This record gives sequence, structure tokens and C-alpha cells, in this order.
Amino acid sequence: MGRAPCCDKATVKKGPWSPEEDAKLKAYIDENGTGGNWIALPQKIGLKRCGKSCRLRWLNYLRPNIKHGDFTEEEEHIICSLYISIGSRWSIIAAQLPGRTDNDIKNYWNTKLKKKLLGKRAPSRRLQRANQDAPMPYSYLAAGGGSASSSGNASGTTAALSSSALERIQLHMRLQGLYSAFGCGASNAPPQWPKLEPPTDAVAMTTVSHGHSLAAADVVEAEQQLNPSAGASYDMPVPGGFEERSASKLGFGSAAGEAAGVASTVEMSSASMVGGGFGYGHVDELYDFLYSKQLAAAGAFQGGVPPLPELQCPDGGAVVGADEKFSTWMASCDHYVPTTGGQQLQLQGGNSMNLQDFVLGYDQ
DNA sequence: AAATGCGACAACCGCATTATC
DNA sequence: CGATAATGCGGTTGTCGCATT
Repeated sequence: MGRAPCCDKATVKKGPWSPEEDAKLKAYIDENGTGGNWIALPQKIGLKRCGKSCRLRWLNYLRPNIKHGDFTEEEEHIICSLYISIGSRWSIIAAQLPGRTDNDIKNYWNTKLKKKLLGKRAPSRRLQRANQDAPMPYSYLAAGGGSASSSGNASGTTAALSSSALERIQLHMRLQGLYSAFGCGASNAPPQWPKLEPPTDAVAMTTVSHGHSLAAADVVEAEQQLNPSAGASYDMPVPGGFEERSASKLGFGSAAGEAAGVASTVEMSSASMVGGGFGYGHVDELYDFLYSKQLAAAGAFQGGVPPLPELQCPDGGAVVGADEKFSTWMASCDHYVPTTGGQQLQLQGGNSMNLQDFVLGYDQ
């Protein structure tokens, strides 16, 4: 039983849009708006296009005030910070970058930023297609993985792990490697994850006291997927940039930071931006990492990878694991207080975040 | 000069969610 | 309140152009 198609694929044109089609669509929407019905729109203006295709074309290309290319360092900064924090929620990330579309950001991440941060070239798509007989997540391949595992059926289970989660683990570990190199790890003063603040107002996004937050949540996911019977350690290839330690053993099964008696928490900050700079807390290291200012000197990635504590609600209650758990927590935990102007997340220290800040402005 | 590899971007596909009847 | 339609979203694929062999 297949899903009913949204349009008649036999009569609908596919592929790149012509300037004439663009002009028709833009002229109509400029004059009449979308009319609230994308499905009917192409028929109204005589376009042989699927309504979804029209919508996508409008949102990603024709809509006013769209910026293409030339991401600024600040934008990269925001993308990386948010990706580490929330994963591939491209629409949410896009909402923090006026004029950018989720598609643009997604493409930019996949083609540039990911390589910049993970430090390895992605195999070409052709190569990936050629290797389809032995499916393996890209990020795992990029990590040089696939050769050794003590978890038995690891190749199969690893293949099931989302690449987003693995990438975030990699980013997490790279940053932790940096922190170790800077001596943060040895001082029992865990570094903070980036504190993101939207560029336009005083509302902040995420930071995590005692660090390690949401990316660590992916470790929980990885742990569960690699071995449902928790408590074990896993041989796992160390991701990009760590190739020289590719046989390192990572102890994912130590109930993470709990062993250290550290309850990681999510907190949000309402600290305002200062003088055009980002109020990113300890994100300087991330910034330097992004722009390779300290990589060469780091002598980095020695001393092992610190434990990765799980993420908890501010009350120490629900442990936040994978993306889904984060969503669930965001939606359900009692720090999430409805207000008349939209949802508001109550944060540690009395700060708060209006969730409507994440509303996309597509129709403006 | 032709073939191949690769990066970048646009567009498509299908599932999830939301709105409407 | 359930069914259906519309929309939103993220992952994936197609295509083009440049670089390299």
C-alpha cells in the first residue's frame, strides 16, 4: 500500500526551474500571496509543477531577502553551535539566521562545515553509491571505522546509528580533545559548551554547565544502539582528526559523568550580545577550532577522551538522550511553560527563552 | 582532448505533523 | 473524534561546472 501521490507525476514537470516559471510564480505570489494553498497554486497560474515544488522554489529561492552563499564566520559559528546542541534541526537553525533557508544551511553543512569540523574529506557520493553493498554511515567511514569492534555485530548496529548523531559525537570528542590539550580536562573544571545567543535580541539558546551536554546525549544513543545491555565499553574507531589513535578504546559505558557525581544540566542564558561579538561563553575554543587558529599548536588529542555525561533536565530529572528524547523533553518537561505569546522555556537562574523565536519567517 | 572525479547547489521524495472537515 | 488534505521538514538524489588525470 503506497502513499497517494500529492500530484499527477505524469503531467508534472520536474527538474530545474526556468526563468519564465520563476517569473510566473513570483509575480503571482507578489500580487496574491500563496492563497494558503500550494497544491492549487500551480494550476491557477498555469504551471506544470507540483504544489510542493512551487512552495520549495518560493521558500528557498524566490522569497524576498534570501541570501545565498558567503556565509559569515558568525553564521558558521551559529550553525556549528546549534548543530552540536540540537542536531540537524535545520529549520530551527535557519530561524536563527535571517535570510538563510534550511536547505541552504543543510547544503552548506554537508558540503563545507562538516568537513571543516570533522577534518576529513567525505567520500564522494559516487563512491558511496558504489559501496552500497556494504552500507555504513558516512561519518563512520570518514572516521576510518569499520575494521574493528568488540561488540560483535557492530557493523550492522553501527549502520543503524544516525550519521547526525555520530557526527555530533565526533564534534564533541574533537572539542573535548581540544579542551584536554588546553588543560581543561585535568583541572576538574569541565568546559562549557557553546552558549548561543540569537543575533537579534537578548534571548539565548543553549549552554550547559559542566559541558558535554547534547552531543553526549548522542553517546547515550550510540551506546544503546551499539549494545542495548548498557555498562560495557566499546572499541570504536576514533573519528576524523584522531586517526592516529584509531584503535583507542572509548569507555562509553560508565554512566558517563554520573561517576564523577556531576549532573550535567541544560541551562539557557539571557546574557545579551556585547558589542557585536557573540556571547558564547567558552566557545572561543570552538571558534578557534573552526578557524584552525590553535589546531596546529594544540599537540592535541592526548590524554584520552573524558567521560561523557548524560544530559538532564535542570531539575536533574529526565535524562536527555537522542534527538527524540530532546524533543520529548522540550515538549514535556515542566520547565516548558505555555504563555500567551507562545511557549516559554523557563531556565536556570530565572532566565527564559521564548520558543517562538524559532518560528520560521517564511511568509514574511 | 576526453574521461573521470569531485564539489556545490537545486530539487525531489516521503514521512511527520498540523489543520480542516 | 476520526479521516483526509495540506504543509513542514530532513534526508537523499540529480545535475552542472570545474579540476584533475
